[in-house]
Amino acid sequence: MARDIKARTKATANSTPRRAGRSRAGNGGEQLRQAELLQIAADLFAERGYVATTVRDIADAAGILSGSLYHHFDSKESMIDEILSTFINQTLDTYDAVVAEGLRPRQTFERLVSVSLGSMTTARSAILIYQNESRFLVQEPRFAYLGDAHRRFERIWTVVIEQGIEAGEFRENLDPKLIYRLVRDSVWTAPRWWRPGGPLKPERITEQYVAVLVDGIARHD
Amino acid sequence: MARDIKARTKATANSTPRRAGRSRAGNGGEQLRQAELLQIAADLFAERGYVATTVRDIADAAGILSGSLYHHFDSKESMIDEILSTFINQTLDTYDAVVAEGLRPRQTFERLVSVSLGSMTTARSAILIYQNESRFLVQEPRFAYLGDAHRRFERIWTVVIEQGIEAGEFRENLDPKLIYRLVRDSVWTAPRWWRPGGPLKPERITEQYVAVLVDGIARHD
DNA sequence: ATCGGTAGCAAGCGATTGCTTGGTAGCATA
DNA sequence: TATGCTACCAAGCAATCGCTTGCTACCGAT
Repeated sequence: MARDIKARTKATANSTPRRAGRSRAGNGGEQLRQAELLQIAADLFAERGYVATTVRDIADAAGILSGSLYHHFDSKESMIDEILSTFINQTLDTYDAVVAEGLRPRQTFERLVSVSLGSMTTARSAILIYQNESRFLVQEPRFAYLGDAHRRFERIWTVVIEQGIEAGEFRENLDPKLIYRLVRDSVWTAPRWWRPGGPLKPERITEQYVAVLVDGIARHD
Repeated sequence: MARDIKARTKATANSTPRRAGRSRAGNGGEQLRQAELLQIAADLFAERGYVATTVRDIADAAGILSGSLYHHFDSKESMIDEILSTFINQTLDTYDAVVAEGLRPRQTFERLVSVSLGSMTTARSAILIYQNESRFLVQEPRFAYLGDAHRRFERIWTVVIEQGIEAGEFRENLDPKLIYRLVRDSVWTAPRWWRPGGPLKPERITEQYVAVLVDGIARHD
């Protein structure tokens, strides 16, 4: 599962062999427990930062001893690897699906903003970890795939912006890469201050953000 | 110097006493060396993250032993404290000066974007540290002043946006706080990908960002 | 010539880190 | 009932962390 994320971005001659995928029966329980532990780890990584979170913190939150974590994972590093891989895969799939809808650039742009902000509810911790840690992790060979994903995201957005300019929907004097960065930074930083359960719904944020961003890049005649 | 930053935000009943301010002559050298070491520390904190940077890293970069750092600073924590205090003070001063120019809301808004992006060249490391670490630090009593600064920044921006709406320059259906967050996140995240010395100048970024953001919130008749 | 204070070195301490090792209760299958 | 595997515990190890201690060249002022 995490494997194909990196197969997909195809850069990873990953050194560390992944824990042998269980072929016998009864492995559903293991995968479930692993997912539970990953969720616990992700929440802590997001809240305190990856380096500041100790394996003892994670084990405490899970109600086990720190050594027991190593029955499920090779290392602390492999935990954040799994978290980031899964998130990137999901997001790329979602983006591909939006583009595949074949809408006009302006509507595609709106949909991209919408699904990005919408993912806050389902993957808030993963987004925060990706935003906070990937800059440091990408320097290590194991996490080179983060750089590939970064380039893929950029490509998807800039293509839509360029198509919008060509179609006459967006202004001509825009630098697609700069505009992408503006949009990305504003949209993907939102989980820093947004919290689930509050009165402010992602739909409301989407409405306001789309209003400003689309109007900001749209052509006015 | 760092003291009045916190006096200004007035929240800090700071426990740790600051190193006794030298009253004799010849203290210019000390302040100079201290500033040098802070710059070195800031660059490392920005590049690797605060927790991941060790005092040995800083000392190595400065060409001294780690223990020698403690002749200049009480702790590693007091180093980032000094860095963040100075940055916040500078930024608040700059913002106050912009507001004091008494321009119309739209122009004031443009100026705020401009000076924020312009500070990338002079305080890039400090901005990165503030963006990356303040969320974690603000939970500790010593760094409560980060929360005060946060609220001051928000207030300055939202007042300008509200005045723009009242003056009829900005659209009425905007949520000032949400729009502030959009602008802040896009503007202050720029140092993550912008690097000094390249062909891309802050003026170019300002031009594109102002074009999108101002046009995005401006009223169109 | 003496003296006080600065800025550094050399060594290491206690605490914490990620992780390893050896063992075991409990359950499913045969 | 015997076997094999899972999911954990108990204990601890080597490395690294921020920081402390005792000391000494060095320099400007007396």
